[in-house]
Amino acid sequence: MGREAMVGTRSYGQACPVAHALDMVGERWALLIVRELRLGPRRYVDLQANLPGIGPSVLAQRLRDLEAVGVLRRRTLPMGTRVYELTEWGGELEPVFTALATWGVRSPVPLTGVLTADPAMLGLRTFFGEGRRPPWTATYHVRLEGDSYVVRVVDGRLVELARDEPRGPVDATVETTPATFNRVWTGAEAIDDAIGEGRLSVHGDERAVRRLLAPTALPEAAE
Amino acid sequence: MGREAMVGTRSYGQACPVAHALDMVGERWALLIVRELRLGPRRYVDLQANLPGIGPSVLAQRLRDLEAVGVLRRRTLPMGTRVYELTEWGGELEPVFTALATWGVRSPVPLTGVLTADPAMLGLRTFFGEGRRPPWTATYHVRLEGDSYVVRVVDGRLVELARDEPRGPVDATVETTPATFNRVWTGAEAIDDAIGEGRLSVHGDERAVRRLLAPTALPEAAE
DNA sequence: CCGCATCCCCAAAGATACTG
DNA sequence: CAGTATCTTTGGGGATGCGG
Repeated sequence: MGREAMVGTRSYGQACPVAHALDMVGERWALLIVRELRLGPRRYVDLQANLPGIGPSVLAQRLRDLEAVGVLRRRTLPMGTRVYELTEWGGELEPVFTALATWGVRSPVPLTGVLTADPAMLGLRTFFGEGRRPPWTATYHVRLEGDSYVVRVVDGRLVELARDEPRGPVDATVETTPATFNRVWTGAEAIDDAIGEGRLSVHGDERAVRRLLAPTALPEAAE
Repeated sequence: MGREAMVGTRSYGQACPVAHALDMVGERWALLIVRELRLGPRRYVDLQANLPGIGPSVLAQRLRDLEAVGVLRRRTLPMGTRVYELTEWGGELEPVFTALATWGVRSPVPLTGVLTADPAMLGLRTFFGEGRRPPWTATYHVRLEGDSYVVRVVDGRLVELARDEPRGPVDATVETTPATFNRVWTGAEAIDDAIGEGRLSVHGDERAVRRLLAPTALPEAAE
């Protein structure tokens, strides 16, 4: 009884920009939900599937909270399916993810756990600029176990990376698992080994794929 | 009894840099504790006083966790007082704070709550570069209700901002409250009004203080 | 199916008291 | 001063169910 209008009223109560940001996206799971929307809209079930352990009530609650503060909106597609997508304001969390990922990847303790499709692709978005590459141009279709992505590189710069089906012709199609994809572009595994063992397949311009997945040096571990 | 070695085992279980970073600093209060250490070491009681509502057990737990992952260390000063300070690895969270603060300050919903001393000073560190200023050089002593800070500007660039007592001569000393300090450098209040009403006092080079606290335009609100 | 709401249970956070 | 002990309250994980 006496339910107030604001449900998630567990504010830090500080007039500090950082505290205020954390009031909005600092709750458990909130930033990971936003991360799942960085590459495009997602449905409720897809969010749930890509956030193992979240539980339906918490997911619903966070989606409500994030919608209330204007980070995301819900939209109904023509065919009736409901999706959640970032607002422009939510999209401006990109530098937060870049900073967090750059810090987290340098952690002295190794990353463990499952690697879902989106983080594998997002690594490319975050760290692609680090490597020195020739200025080529190509469009790719990447398929990671059910998730489909379109990647566009123009003059050696990654200008588009979204969860989507290709609308026009692509230069190459890559099909593999999130883990193998990650191991290849980080240099942990040679692309030839992955292809040779049948864990990664390429259709189309294989040279272009080799350029895209050329080993990118991650920031080195701290301590 | 039966206390396990890992207490805070509530990992997201994902091999994603962002999830991994949040495993380390994503728990409630964790980033605000780190924020309190950005300007220098602090004692337990001072952390508690500057993080209203945290409660002693949660604070102790977070300090243990953050020490375990290498973000901070505890140190005992010659006179026997214990302080917590960031490790180098913890100091590298600076870009995360910059990104979070830049996003949070643009929030459509206004910042409310108490403003403690550190966030007031940290705003200067985060946003000082935004304004166009002449290249002057000066050392300041800022005192905000019990907290003492040293600020050094060289050629118009803020090269030092720490919670400390001045060790040598300073060009100017400023004494005020966190709120007034913030209102002046953000341009929400004219420095003359603050001085005139006795809420801000300057000793030494007042021209230098006017340069330091010249209104800095914050990133404008979104939506 | 999809998008949740409900329920149960445990773990974490808040509040207060107290101790080495 | 620097926490621990204890108690209460809230939030999160997991299963099930139900309306659209």
